[in-house]
Amino acid sequence: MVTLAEVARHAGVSASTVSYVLSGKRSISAPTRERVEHSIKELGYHPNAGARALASSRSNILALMVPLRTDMYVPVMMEIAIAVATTARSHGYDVLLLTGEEGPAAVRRVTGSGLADAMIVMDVELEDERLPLLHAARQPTVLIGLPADTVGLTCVDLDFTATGALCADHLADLGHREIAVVGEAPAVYERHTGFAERTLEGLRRRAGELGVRLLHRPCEGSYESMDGTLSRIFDERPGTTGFVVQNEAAIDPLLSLLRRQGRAVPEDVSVVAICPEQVATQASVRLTSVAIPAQEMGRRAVELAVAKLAGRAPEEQVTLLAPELTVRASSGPAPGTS
Amino acid sequence: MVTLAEVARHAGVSASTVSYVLSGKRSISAPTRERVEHSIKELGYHPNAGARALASSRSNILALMVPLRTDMYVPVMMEIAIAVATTARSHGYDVLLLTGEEGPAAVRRVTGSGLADAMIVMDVELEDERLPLLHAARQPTVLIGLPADTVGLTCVDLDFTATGALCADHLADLGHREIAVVGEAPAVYERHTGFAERTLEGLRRRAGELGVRLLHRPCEGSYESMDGTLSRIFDERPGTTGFVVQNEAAIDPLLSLLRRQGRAVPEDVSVVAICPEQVATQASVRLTSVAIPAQEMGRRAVELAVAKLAGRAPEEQVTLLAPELTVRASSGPAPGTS
DNA sequence: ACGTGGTGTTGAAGCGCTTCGACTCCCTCT
DNA sequence: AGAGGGAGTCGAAGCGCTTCAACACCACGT
Repeated sequence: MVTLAEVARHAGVSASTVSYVLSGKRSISAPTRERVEHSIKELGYHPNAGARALASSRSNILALMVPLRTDMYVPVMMEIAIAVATTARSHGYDVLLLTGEEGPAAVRRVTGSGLADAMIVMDVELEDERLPLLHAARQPTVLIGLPADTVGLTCVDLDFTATGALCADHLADLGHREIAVVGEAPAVYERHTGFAERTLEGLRRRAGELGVRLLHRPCEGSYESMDGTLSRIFDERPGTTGFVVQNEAAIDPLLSLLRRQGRAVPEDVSVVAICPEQVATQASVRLTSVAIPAQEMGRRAVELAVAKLAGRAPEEQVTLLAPELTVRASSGPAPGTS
Repeated sequence: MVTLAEVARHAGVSASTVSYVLSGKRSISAPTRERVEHSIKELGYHPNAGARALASSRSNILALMVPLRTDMYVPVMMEIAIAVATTARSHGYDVLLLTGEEGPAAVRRVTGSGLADAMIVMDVELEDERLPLLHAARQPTVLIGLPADTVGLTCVDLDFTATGALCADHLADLGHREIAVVGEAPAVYERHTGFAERTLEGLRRRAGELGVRLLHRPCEGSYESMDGTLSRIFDERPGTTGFVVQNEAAIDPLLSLLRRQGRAVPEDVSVVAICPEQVATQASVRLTSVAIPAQEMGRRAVELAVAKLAGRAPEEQVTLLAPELTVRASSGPAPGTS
């Protein structure tokens, strides 16, 4: 292993000079810098991460807590994770992957050991048990998702309330008077995951304002449960002509079952999905959808974390990304509308 | 920040004693140990990761390289990643997430800096450009996937050759004489990803042995491309009655399109999928499938890495998991078979 | 009584890096 | 000409931990 001291000797300078060449924290004359850089290359020197972390009390690592659940909005999670990793690298950070499984213990471990300089937490619940720990931590934190109380927190999320309202608007504009919401799996609501409840709230409020009837049914992503859910919806509200789907996994089953039942999309029923662009464009019908900007969320979260580390970002800051609805082939005028 | 020295003072022992209590590398009398443990709890002490890494030259971190591509076998990747993270934790390791984007540079950075103790590399290509670097690294490596040349490497993978053969066997047993393989996207073959080519090889060889005709067509995961692929298949081989699908994303489109064309599964055509269990059981038809044991692969990879770190594992070791085919509702006797 | 071999504990020497203060030049301003 | 100051470099003091060699102690066998 080549050490900084060896580089210094090879270049004929002191260790501190090499360090300053590396960090740029002091000015170094061009000839010296070149000599040092040449020695670094020649010896194949790489700074030792542990020593660096110890001396500077900075690890250049960002911790990312992702939920363990493999059965839920996986593509979104993965997309966020990759955006986080990529953005982090562009700022000189590496990413430590923590699974939600450990919960608060993981937070304690990371903050206590100084393993990471900052944390990014996904899949935040309204009353998340990790919040008190994160508040108390030395390291800055950024949440992807919104807890009930955001005092003193930095959060990034899609504005799901506005998303719900947007969906309601779109369907109401097209003349739909009875809308069904195919939601996430019941477990998601039981955990009080913010985004699911917020979407619903946005939908309900706007539907109320517009005089549109709204029926919400949670739904697993399988064909069986979608089948059951669909029957119950049409039993209860035979006049339903508009659907809003929030569960990615339920999209294919929904389209498939509607087709089998002889209900044409968008002639008989309109469908609006809340999902990543890719899912919307690859479904059997090109879906009118509100995109979940996974990449953007990951990127923003890292940038906020880095800004907080540099001391140039307020403690409390809630970034809500404005939803955008793209009209595609799955929504149209309600039947009987001129 | 509480340091080990403070704990030592508080407990009335030397720093080294505290260290030995923590690591268990020397015997400590029960009373002393209890005193130290009590002090640790009382002061809320957490060892500093950087200092530890520096002094012991062990970071207790495993690096995991995942491909960047978000559009490909995402659920499998995610499942492996989570299994890796979980298993690693149970061995006292954390996981550093590296995206494939950086390629060899990431390998150099991690091995050079001693950031991680070992590496787990996913999505290995047959002639992977990272291999030479991994060979030269101080840190042990485990590959998930098989490169062309495995000399001196530790690899874990599903036996895809056997998987292909198994699928061919199953369909042949049911009397199918013309089989179509709906493969991964063309890009996957262009990159010479081992598993795709191996599956095909297994299929071809066994089909040849059994006198079954085999047609292979790469396919993207969208409806459009599936539609095109399907037409070409039936144009070229109208007698096709068996399908093997390897691209997860293509499964739903395939089933959907077959249904629309009036071809019943499994009465008219049989479908065998190579995918995770969950995908097979949640599709519109419960699919006969060979499971991709993502969790198992992740777990094994970590265990091998840990074993190598402990010096109790051979340098070269290829672990091929035996495929298992589960018969479900998508495969049956070929039409016209008694 | 004495050596012997465990067992439990300690002091001190680093691990490889960052960073602070100090020093030396040399240029500029008055 | 002398003060003042910026630029470039260095030495040394740690950062918090691990680990090695060494020591003290006790119980044992002879």
